[in-house]
Amino acid sequence: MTVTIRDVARASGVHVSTVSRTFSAPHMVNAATRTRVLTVAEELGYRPNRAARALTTGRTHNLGLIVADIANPFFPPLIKAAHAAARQRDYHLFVADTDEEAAAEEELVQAFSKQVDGLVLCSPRSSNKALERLAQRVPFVVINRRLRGAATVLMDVGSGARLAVEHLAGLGHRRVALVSGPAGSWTSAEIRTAAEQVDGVELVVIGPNAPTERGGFAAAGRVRDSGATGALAYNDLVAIGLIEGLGDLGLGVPEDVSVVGIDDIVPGRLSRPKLTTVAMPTAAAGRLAVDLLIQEVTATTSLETRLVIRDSTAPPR
Amino acid sequence: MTVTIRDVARASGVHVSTVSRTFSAPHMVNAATRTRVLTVAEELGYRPNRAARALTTGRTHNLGLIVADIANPFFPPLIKAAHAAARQRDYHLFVADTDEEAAAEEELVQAFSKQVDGLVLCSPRSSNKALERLAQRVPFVVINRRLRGAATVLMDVGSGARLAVEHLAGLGHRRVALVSGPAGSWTSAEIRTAAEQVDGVELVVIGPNAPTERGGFAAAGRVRDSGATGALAYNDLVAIGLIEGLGDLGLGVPEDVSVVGIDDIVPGRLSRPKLTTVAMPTAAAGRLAVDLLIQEVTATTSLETRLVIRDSTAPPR
DNA sequence: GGGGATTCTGCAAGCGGTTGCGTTATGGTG
DNA sequence: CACCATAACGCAACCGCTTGCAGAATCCCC
Repeated sequence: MTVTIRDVARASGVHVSTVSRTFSAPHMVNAATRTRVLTVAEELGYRPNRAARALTTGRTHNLGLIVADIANPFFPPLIKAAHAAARQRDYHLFVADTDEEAAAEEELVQAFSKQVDGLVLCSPRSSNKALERLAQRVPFVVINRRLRGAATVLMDVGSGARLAVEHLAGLGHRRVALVSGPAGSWTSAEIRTAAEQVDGVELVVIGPNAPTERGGFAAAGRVRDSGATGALAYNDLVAIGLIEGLGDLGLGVPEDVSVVGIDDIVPGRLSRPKLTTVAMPTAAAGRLAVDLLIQEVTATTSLETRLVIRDSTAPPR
Repeated sequence: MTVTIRDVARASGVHVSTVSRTFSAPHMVNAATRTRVLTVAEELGYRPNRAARALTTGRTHNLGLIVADIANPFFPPLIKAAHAAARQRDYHLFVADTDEEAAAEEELVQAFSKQVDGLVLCSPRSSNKALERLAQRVPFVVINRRLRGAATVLMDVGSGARLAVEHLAGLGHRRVALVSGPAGSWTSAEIRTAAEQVDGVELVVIGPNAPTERGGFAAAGRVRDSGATGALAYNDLVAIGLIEGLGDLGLGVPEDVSVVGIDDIVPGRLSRPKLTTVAMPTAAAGRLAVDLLIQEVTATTSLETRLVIRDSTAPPR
């Protein structure tokens, strides 16, 4: 029923090894027989069985991508780009979701290890020790986390945050609120130290906050009380929540307060006012991660972020 | 380096077939030896190689999910749910993106066919003929498309659309605009015929429109000119664009015009006013699709939609 | 025209499991 | 106690493909 290499061999009068070679090492087989085998294979609708190939070669031509939450708007562009890059080189991509749990993460890595040639982990939650142990079972590249020994793709939030604060400063804001993320978040710390480097603005840190719309909403009162005329939020969701919260307090954005987010997720582009934000190169990161994986190079890369100015920022009154 | 079934067999003093059976047919092996094999396997860190297993059994324990655009906010919840359902039964999930192209779709189905036990196709673009041909290579279930012979999961937009128009009617709107989608869209037709069945409101069809924010934005003028006080949009993106377009024309939502969307994507929950919309059971559809696939039942299911009333609808002036 | 190098192809042993069949040990029955 | 059913396990073939090795054919050069 399913056509195998043997069928092709029989039909074209050569040994299976020759058929095998016309697919995996074409230069080793005579041009004439090669085309003959190829046409026969085509007629029969033959496609090499990847599982069988994997068994002998040890390479599956599959990659795995593990993210914390597929439904979080931050990830889909990354997944999409990773998929495209993989397809381009004839790899298939497993996608998995850990639901933000470190245990699920380790379990998934284990489960995938025999079935993929490599894994890309986005902002993994597991401990360094666990990751280093896992790295011995299967090669992987990490996105948005520093891990010695593993290939790494970083998005430079710091420089983006600085750009954002400079943008606010340039508009004339002298006091800006930093609506930070969860305590202990690496990103949050990164943003803060970068923001503090900007001259001419006084930074008021407000937080920690949940990295959600709700978190931003709840922080609105403290932002108002801080007397800041501009705010940089931990991410776009927080920014959107903040804008709504400020609205409830009678404060308009950007007339009364300027708000800038981080990430550049779709909802930020669609909300009103359209969100000024620091665009994270998620697509580039996804693409690069699978490229690194396939080429088996272990480098650590830092991707530029950039500021996208839209409607949520303006000069202070 | 990698521990195989033979290593376990040697270390526990039994034949490989016994080891094999303790994993794939535990009841066939004596309890004592079973536990011995199991502990040895545990110690050695043995995990059955799925590729090898697939080779003999023909079952890969992998599933594939093919969507038009991973980055379209409509899909991620579906993907996430499908992944969770698959994981629960110890299946792995390939996720693929066709970039809205039928050709890519067929190519992907071909490429996956040997590597998965089944495929779920979301709103496939390919022709019926093509799909029926592909169905012979690999079992699949289709979401949001009628296809005889294949297992099908439908989301009942029609009833949702009716609910939406009834909601508007209930608020007192007597003239509602139907901001439709692309010409020839099955969904669009479905929505229209359902909406027309509601008594007491006059329906003004405006379209076809691109199924995007831009499409909705562009339709704003015609909605105003129609004299409608309420509008049902083809989807949430169109609704959001429409709201923005109306705003530019000096019309407030919901004060001047009530707008309801369809899909219930995240950006609709985050935009202002929060969008009243017909929630599509995307997660349920994803979950159900993989369940059908795994259980190999070919049924056609229609999932309920429901109306989520938020802030973009109100009584007319 | 003979010898060595090259090219091309066949042979067969795996890769890591599964599974039908056969063998042995065990238990139950009349 | 002889007999047979049953349970537990071993044996070996096989799934579809790759690959090191060796043989045959062809080619080149002096």
